[in-house]
Amino acid sequence: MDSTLAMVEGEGRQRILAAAEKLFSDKAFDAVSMNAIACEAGISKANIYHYFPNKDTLYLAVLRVASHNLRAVLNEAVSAHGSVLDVLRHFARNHLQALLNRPQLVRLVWREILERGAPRAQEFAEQGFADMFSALVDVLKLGQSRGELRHDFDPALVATLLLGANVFFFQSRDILRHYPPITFADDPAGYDAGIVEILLRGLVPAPS
Amino acid sequence: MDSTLAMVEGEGRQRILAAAEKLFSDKAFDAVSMNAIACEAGISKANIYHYFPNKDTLYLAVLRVASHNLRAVLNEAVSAHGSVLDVLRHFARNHLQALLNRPQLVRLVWREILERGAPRAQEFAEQGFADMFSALVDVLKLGQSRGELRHDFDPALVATLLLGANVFFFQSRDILRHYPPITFADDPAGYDAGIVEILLRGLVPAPS
DNA sequence: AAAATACCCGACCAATCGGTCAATATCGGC
DNA sequence: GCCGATATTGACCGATTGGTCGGGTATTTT
Repeated sequence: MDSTLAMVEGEGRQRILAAAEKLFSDKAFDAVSMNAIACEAGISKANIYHYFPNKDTLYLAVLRVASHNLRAVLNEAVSAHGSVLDVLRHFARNHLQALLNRPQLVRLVWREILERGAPRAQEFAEQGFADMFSALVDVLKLGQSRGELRHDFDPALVATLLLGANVFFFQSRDILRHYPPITFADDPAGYDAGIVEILLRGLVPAPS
Repeated sequence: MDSTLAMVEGEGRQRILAAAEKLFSDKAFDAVSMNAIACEAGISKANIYHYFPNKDTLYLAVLRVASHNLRAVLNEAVSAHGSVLDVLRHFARNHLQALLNRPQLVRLVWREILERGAPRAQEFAEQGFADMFSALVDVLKLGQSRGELRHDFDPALVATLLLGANVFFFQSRDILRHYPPITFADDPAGYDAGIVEILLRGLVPAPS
């Protein structure tokens, strides 16, 4: 009565959320009609309004769960062990892989970041950022205090550089693939390996 | 009769294009109505259809001129002189500054890149990419052949890293600004200086 | 069984959408 | 003054939009 009922109760709601997430991740807010969502969910449009008072609330709910899920997925990438260098290597690869594994969530949240004038839910996006950033910065600081990394660079700047490299790769992958000199468009692991290697040669103290 | 008349003739058209560019850079395609464009341009909606057959064509025209202008602005950043290291330093700063100087154009073109399923004008975006990339790759290759840079890295990968760093900074600037450990959100020149310095320490051959 | 409650839908609403059209205003060339 | 062409407009169109409403149909609770 409780568990099965709860699942059945939430089924309709979740079907709507799933359909909305799919559509909202492909097209912008105004480009997705409530009719399309209802059709995708296999229910009637009026039924949506039984669960959500209006379109904005539904969109916000989608963004909330998407941000939450994305945050969880990305935070998994942080977990690592061994030397700071290895942690960085693993983080880069796992982070990019997490992005590529959930392209819908990433596009959904990132679109919200880029949209102007309407900070519908920037807080969600910022949360995901905060976790990534603080975790990365901590790792870099640890490397500095351990002497594995140089002391004369800003950890936050390197974190930005690393995150940006992955996000940029995710965003412009389709375009990068069209350029002959680029061989890593379909090899994210190789891309991150190269990126980190280049960074490390600059971060590791010179052998002198 | 030719020059002045041509300007007067094109005035209405350009007013529409300017208004459309402004609105399309803030909100997505479906979120901008022809009425809003007409209102912004100070003319009637029907008058727009005297210059453009439909909304898609107008949007395409806006994207075409925006892409062209952005391409020109960005290409200016490439021009440089002196050592390869100096060229890279100047390029990074000028490129980011160009992005920040024309936020509307950047958002407009970049939104088109991120939108799914509808490659309305990906060609335009790709053109801008191609120029940047080939120029940067050439500079890096030159540095390699001159011995100013290492030979064991992929120039295209470094070019991606550098461009991505700037684009990412441009996109997430508002978010970055909210994090205490980040001091460079309002100092793009300092950001690029730090980025390039980190990269160079990895690219320059070790003193051995 | 009856009442209550959650769920679901076809039909409908006013508003707005992109787009059309006929009519007018403007203007340079004659 | 007249005329053809270009500019410009208000009124209008069918379609679609987000959202409402009344009434159904299960499913529980009592």
